[in-house]
Amino acid sequence: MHDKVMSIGTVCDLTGLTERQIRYYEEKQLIFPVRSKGGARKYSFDDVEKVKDIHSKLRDGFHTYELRKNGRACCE
Amino acid sequence: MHDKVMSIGTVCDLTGLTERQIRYYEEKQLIFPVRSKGGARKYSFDDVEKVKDIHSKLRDGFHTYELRKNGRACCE
DNA sequence: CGTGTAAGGAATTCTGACACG
DNA sequence: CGTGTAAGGAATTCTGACACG
Repeated sequence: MHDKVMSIGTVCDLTGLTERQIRYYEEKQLIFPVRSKGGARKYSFDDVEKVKDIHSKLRDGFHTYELRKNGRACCE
Repeated sequence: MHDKVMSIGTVCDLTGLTERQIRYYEEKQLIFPVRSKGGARKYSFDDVEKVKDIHSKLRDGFHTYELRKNGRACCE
């Protein structure tokens, strides 16, 4: 679940979101994918759940900087 | 674990094997990856384990057609 | 038989930017 | 702010084949 194994296209398939949205959440420090040698982002199943959660909270009116404060799910 | 989410390059990283080997095991009906719209193979964590197992058995002297007979792990 | 490789094409992902608001 | 898009490049994956044995 924690293994960063899927590329952004797969995350799009699993979440229904666009690459743009997913990259933006990373830009805002909400998710932290790993990079392959070639530079491609790699995500875990946990990241997929996080992305879904982020998106639903944004729809509820929250902003990315607010989510950054509360999102203490793991690793930081 | 059963979700087919990773591309062949990731499977190579996780198993240490080459794309050629992994595709060959599929050709011999030992693993069954799914295809994305673009035609790229997608594997699950279960597939990764299967690939490792297949490779170790081949090293032990077994042949792919023998593994096909015994490999009743799942789905068939 | 199981695996290596060179070959050319198609699909994927990347970055930085302009846009709207 | 969060997301869309066109742009060009780089990395990934695909298939069919020839090779060795």
